[in-house]
Amino acid sequence: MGRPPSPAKDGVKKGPWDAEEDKKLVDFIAKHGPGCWISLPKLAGLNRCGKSCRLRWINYLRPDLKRGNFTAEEEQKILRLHEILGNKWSAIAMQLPGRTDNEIKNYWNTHLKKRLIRMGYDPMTHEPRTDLMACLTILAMSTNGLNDLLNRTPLDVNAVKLDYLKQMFQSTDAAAPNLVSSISAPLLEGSPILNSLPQLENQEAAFSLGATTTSGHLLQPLHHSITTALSASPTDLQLDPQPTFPPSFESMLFEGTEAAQSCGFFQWDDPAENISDPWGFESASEFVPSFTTQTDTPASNPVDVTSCSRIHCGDGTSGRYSPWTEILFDHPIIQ
DNA sequence: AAGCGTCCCAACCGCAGGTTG
DNA sequence: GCAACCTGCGGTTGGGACGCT
Repeated sequence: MGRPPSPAKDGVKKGPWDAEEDKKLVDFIAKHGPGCWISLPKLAGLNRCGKSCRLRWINYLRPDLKRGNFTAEEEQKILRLHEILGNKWSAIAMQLPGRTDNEIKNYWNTHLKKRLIRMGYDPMTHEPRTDLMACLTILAMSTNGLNDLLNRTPLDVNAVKLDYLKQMFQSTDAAAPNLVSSISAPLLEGSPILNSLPQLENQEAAFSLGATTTSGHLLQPLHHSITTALSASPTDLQLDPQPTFPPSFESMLFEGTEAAQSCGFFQWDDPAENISDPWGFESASEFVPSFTTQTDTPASNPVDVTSCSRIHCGDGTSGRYSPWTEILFDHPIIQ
C-alpha cells in the first residue's frame, strides 16, 4: 500500500519503508531523540531525506500513536473541531491524543466529509447546502412520486427539471427557488444538462435534502427548521437536554408522510397553496426541538469545546453545534 | 475465477513561516 | 535587510485491498 518506490533523486530512496529502515530510525531516535531531521538520515545510516524520516516517525513509528478505528467520541470531536477550525489538521490532532494530523485528514476525506455531503451539509461550513438542496430536489422530483404529485407526463417532468436548473444557474441566490411557478418552461430536447439528470438520481441523497415520499409528497429535512430557528434568534441557544429527534430514517423514507410528519417533516397537500413558503420553514417550525437560552460558553479551554453547543473563539468568530449531525451519523443509512 | 471499479491510506510534493548567519 | 536553511502543514497521489458483476 502507499506510494511505489519512485526513482531515487540524488541517490535518496523514496516510497514505502521496510522493517530495517524503521528499526534504524527508531533506534536512532531512541538514543538521540527526534529533531534535526536534515542530518538525521546520515547519522542514522538511512538513505532517506530528512523530510521522509520525520514523516515516517510522526505518522507511523511514534510510540504514543493510537492505532485502529476511530471511536464515536473521536468522530464527534473531529466534527466539532473541524466546524470551528476548518482544515487545521494539526490543530485538530492536538486535541486527539495518539492521532496524527495525516490520519485525521485521511479519515475526514474518506469518511466524515462524505457523510456530511450525503446529509446535505457543506463539509467546509457545516451548514446545510441550499444550492445542493435545490439541485437534489430536482433529482427527487425525478422519482416516481413526481407524476402523482403534479399529475403530469414524463415529458413535462423533464421540463420542470430543466427550468429548475436554469433558475439555479441564473440566480445569485440559489436558495429555495419557487418550484411551482416554473413548471411551464419549454423543454429543450437533447440538452446535456437534461441528459445528465438520470445519472444523478440518488434517493438517499435526495432524501437528505428534501425528497418525495412514495405517495408523492415533498419532504423537508428537520435541519433546515433548526437552522432557521437558530438564525432568527438574537441570543445564543442551547439544546434541550432531552430533545425529540427522528426515530428512524426508513420510516420517513418508506412509510409515508405520517411518520415523516411526526419526526419533524411536513407535507404539502397542495403545493400550489404554499408558494409563500415553498420549503415549509414556517409550517415545520413546531417540530424544532426546544431550546433554552445559554449563558455564554467561552472556549477558554479548547479541550472542552465538544461539550459546548456554541463555541466562541478568540478572534470573535463562533461555531454552532448541530444536533442533526450527531443524531444522524449513527444511522445505518448515513453510514 | 477474472475483470473492473472504488475505497483506503502511507507517502510525496509544494509552500509558508520561522530561524540562523 | 536578505538569503539560505529548516520545519511543519495541507493537498494530492497512486497502488494494494476489497467488493461487485
